[in-house]
Amino acid sequence: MVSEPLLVFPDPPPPELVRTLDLGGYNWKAVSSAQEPEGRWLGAVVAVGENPEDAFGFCRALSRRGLEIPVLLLISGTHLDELDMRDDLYTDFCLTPFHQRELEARLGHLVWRKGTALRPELIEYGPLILNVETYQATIAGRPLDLTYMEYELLKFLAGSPGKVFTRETLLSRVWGYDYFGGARTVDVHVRRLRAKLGEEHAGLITTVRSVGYRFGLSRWER
Amino acid sequence: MVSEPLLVFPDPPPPELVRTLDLGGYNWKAVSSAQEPEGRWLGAVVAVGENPEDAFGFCRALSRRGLEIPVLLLISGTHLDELDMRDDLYTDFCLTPFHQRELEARLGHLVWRKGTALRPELIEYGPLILNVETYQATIAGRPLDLTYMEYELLKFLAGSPGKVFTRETLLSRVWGYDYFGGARTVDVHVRRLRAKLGEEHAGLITTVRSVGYRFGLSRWER
DNA sequence: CCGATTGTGAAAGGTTTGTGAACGTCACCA
DNA sequence: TGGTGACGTTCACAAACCTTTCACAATCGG
Repeated sequence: MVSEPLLVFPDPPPPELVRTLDLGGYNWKAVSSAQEPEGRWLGAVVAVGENPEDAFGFCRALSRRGLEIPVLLLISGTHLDELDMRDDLYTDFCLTPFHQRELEARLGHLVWRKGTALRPELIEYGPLILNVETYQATIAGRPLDLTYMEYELLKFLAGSPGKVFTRETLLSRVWGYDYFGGARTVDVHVRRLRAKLGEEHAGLITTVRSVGYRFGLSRWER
Repeated sequence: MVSEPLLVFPDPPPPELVRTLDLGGYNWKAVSSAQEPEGRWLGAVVAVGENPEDAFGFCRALSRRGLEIPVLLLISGTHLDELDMRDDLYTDFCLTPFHQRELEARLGHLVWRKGTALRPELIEYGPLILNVETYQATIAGRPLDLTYMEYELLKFLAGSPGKVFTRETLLSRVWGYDYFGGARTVDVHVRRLRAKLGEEHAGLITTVRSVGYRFGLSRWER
């Protein structure tokens, strides 16, 4: 697994933690103080030992650095009360002794959470980026000013790169299943899309004669 | 405890869950389908039983409603594998049989998470500052005199810069899920907001034709 | 080269949004 | 009790903007 490393506290970590991390293929590094952690981290796994203050001090130091690293706490049931009023210091916790499968699931969820928290819903293809939440589109970094139908059509096409859609399919899927109107409407919208994409990228939408239109993957044919 | 209720699935819930919820003083309501849950919820506790699909179907239905309710899953170790690839359906999980103290801690953390995630006390965006605590707003240092609805609308919009909201969404999230009234109401409030923001900053709220309104990130990237 | 298919420009027609004003409700006050 | 002002909602109209359609030109395949 090639990715940012996990921060682990303390150093050395509990052996069963090491085992799960290695089996899970995680890239990790153990530290004994919050001083060193410069750079990017996928998350932190903090084992709460006999002296809970050590671990929470570490968490506090982490959060003071403003790096917004998600923290998974390993804590025994007898120390559970220590969590009270410390919600801001951890993201998730796992009771020890833990089942390997549980820790794996929590680690996976931690990483997933971080990944989606900052990332909007995007449709990307080559130079094209569609942000579904903000209704914004860019081509090669340049913002596209699309109308509603243009955006919807492009979104639908770009959602299935390489697939050819007939005009009838497009009318029923983009305009609505009960749409009543001529098929040439699609042509006109495709034309305007190509115009807005610019000469350089107009080829992103290709005409498949006697069938319909296709987005992307144009290099296979010709 | 006077607060928004917890949503619990299924109905009836496992007895040990009922016990913990009642002991914790939570206000809760069990349901057997995701149809009914209109309104505001503190979070959801979903017990995964013999048929995991029931529970996950419930979660899926919840998330489709777009209410952003945090979900705590109760799941046995033998069903842990079911969590794979379903990160988007839950916020946290707790292995069963659970220690009451653990469930309490996770519930508390769930609620805390929601509280801080959705309620930063200051909302800042460019020249705009909203102080959620004191109901005050300033634009470029100049104080804004907003009415209640204006403030709520601006707060909601500015809370998710760049995201487009339909009039229906705004009506249900700002005015209330059970609001019954015309969508043009939103237009008028937006107009007055823009007027109060001043000509220079009126563009902070942009119209997305045929969709709704968006705050910020108008002519930007992404 | 012919017929079918697609691209193009412009104009008609419809939809969506901005705007000003009026109305109803409510709290406050004399 | 009635007056007053603030606020939220609704309405009608105008303006701005899109979509659709059409006629015609260009292109493709055979």
